[in-house]
Amino acid sequence: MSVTLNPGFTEVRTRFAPSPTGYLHVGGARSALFNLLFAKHNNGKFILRIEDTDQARSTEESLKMMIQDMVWLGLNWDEGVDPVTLKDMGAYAPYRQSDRLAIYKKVADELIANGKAYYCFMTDEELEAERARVKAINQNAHVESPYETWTLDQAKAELAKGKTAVVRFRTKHLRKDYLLNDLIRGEVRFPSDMVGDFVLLRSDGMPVYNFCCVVDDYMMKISHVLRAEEHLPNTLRQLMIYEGMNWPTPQFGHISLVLDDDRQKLSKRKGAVACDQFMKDGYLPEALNNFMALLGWSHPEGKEIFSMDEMIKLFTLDRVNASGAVFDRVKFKWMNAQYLRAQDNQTIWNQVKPYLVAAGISLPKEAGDTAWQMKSVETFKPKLEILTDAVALYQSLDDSKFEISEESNEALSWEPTKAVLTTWKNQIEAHATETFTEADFVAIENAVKTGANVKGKNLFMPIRVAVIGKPHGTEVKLLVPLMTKQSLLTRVNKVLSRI
RNA sequence: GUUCCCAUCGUCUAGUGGCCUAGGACACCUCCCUUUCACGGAGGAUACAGGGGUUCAAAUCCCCUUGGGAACGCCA
Repeated sequence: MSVTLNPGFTEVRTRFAPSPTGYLHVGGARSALFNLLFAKHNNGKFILRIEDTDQARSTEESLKMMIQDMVWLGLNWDEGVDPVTLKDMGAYAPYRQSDRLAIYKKVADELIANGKAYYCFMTDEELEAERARVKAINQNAHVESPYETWTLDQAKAELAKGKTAVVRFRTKHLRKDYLLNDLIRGEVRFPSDMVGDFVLLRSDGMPVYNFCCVVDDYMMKISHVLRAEEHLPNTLRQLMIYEGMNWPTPQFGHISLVLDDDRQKLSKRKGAVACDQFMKDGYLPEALNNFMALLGWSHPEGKEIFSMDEMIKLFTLDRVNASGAVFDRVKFKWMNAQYLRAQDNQTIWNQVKPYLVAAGISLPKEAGDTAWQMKSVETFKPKLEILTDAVALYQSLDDSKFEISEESNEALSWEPTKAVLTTWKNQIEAHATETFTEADFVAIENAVKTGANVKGKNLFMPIRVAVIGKPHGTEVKLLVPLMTKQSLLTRVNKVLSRI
């Protein structure tokens, strides 16, 4: 049940550290979810840190969208950026890396002072040439900087002349294998020469991911780093920095990637991977969380549908598997339908209504009544998988959108159809009230049956066409009570004029 | 190319040496319910990548092969 902490840590603290460069992606959301589940399962804290050191790509707008998506999903964090004010919230502030520049600078200076890092004055051209050289060797070679051998005084003199430099971490003397005991993958051995001298600080003074990540994780006392597998190779660099600073290392767990149908990393280019898009399409956040959890984790009893509380209660890393998982949209839709239909009708109506309004669907005036609303939800519910489905469903009640579909032609061509529809029309016309009950409809249908002397599909298919313009769909008996006499007459007249 | 990671039905997965003639879910097929389409119910087909070991016993442990993926930036 409880989890071990590395020396130097006193409580479980996890973090999600997105860079605000776009919408929240399901891969990221899943990492956030796992971090939250792990933290909460172990009575720990979940932190949201903003990695905005890439100033060219980070925007405040993205930050807001990202936070909005997290809030929508209910992935609530204990520390980080306040979801409303966007101000720092927590004891380890600031939580935006762009506000922590002085901290990184200080650590870098320390690394430089004790020889663990050095200034490198290579120009872009020189770097390019060096990369070409290394590529030609075609071995496990790395870019080598001629400045690695410079003394600090030499470098400082160069700096004094106004030259700019990056700060590189020195790896030459670290030629040994690094062993990582990954929480999910077990022992991972990184060979000694896997990386060359890597950049800590850019020439403009901005820190690079692997560096600020370590500094922040250390200073924010992050005990467990759960992140996507793509970061596995980064871990070696980070381990080197921890070692260089003599800092206690957290435990790492690398979660598998979320894949596209083609088994490649789910990409923003291949559509609908943004949480925001799922929200707009009418997926429920609970369903997304549930579905994401199942991408790599499994319920101990094999359950497929479970609440966030249940996940927190049962989430353990030993049930997280190491292989990549394809994001199956079809199953996701099924799961969403389960969540959607498990709600009460009033809740569903409240969720559906904005979509109807947005789509400009005009409903009969009875739609203002709760009774009508509940009845409509009840009849359409079996076909609702995502909220946007409601548009097409309710559209069948909008007279201005009434059309006779191509597939109706067959039913309209049947010999007795004209008699059926004429009788239907007369019956509707003769109806005493403006609306119908289920029983009214049954009575009318029976009257048509005897009046036109037709039964079976020859009877009900034409009627359905006269009601919704299609031979298939929702049960007419349930549909008619949602419509008005006027509406039904308009429709049958239109259909009749086609025969 | 180099390094690392991964490998059970089409997909998500259960399985941690005997309970596996491999279980569940989505999708698919059949039937039932239904005067349509759905929903719901009952069945069905479909998988341990291959080859070597270890062991009385292997989907489970080891090795090799093959396949897939990721990373190799002054992106994160």
